[in-house]
Amino acid sequence: MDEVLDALAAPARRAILDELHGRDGQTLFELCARLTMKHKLGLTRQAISQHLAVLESAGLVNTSREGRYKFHFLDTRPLSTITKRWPQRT
Amino acid sequence: MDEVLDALAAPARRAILDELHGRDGQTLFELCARLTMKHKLGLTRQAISQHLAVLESAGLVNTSREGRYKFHFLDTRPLSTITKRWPQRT
DNA sequence: TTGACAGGCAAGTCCACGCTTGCCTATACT
DNA sequence: AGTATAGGCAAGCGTGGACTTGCCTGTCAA
Repeated sequence: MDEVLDALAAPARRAILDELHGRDGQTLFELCARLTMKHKLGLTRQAISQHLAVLESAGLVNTSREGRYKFHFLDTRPLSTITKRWPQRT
Repeated sequence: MDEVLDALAAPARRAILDELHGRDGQTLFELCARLTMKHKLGLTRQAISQHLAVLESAGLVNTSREGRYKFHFLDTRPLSTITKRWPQRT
């Protein structure tokens, strides 16, 4: 689906996937802190929240709410649609 | 590489890859005609030429010049960098 | 050489989208 | 109760990039 590739278009969203790949199940605030530190991204909480919404609607991120915490989990399965769209020439 | 995902960001460029996947080795004018017909893209020749330049510098399209013709060939190998970047969680 | 055809270069327009600002809701702790 | 924390909503700003317009170069056929 096009939504997956659109979601992967922004460098900030790719950094979020990188970060979730390193440590799965983070909350929004955790992601903010670690993206600022390790990935040197100077983004506000809202910016990251919006990116997470895009990633979630593309199916690349799943969430689970517990009380006031919302945990984010990487889902790499939609990535396979990319290589399926343009299969290897034999 | 980020260049690959940036190249895949634009729907027009994905349509070009779709078209080359169906019929490899097309010239710029061939692509213009077929993209207009089959993919209902109303783009000028220059627009498609610019997209091809992006795809080429990302390594997704290779070219070979023969006289006044320039043929474009799909190269799917860079796509594997995407699934390698976020490997399956086991 | 003249014309047609395939392609390239450069400057300008325009709009989506990345990001911010400001405020609001909900959950938990004391 | 009040306060701090985690998150959401909505409107606005600004810039990159998609696309166009116009002109130029190179190749082939008459």
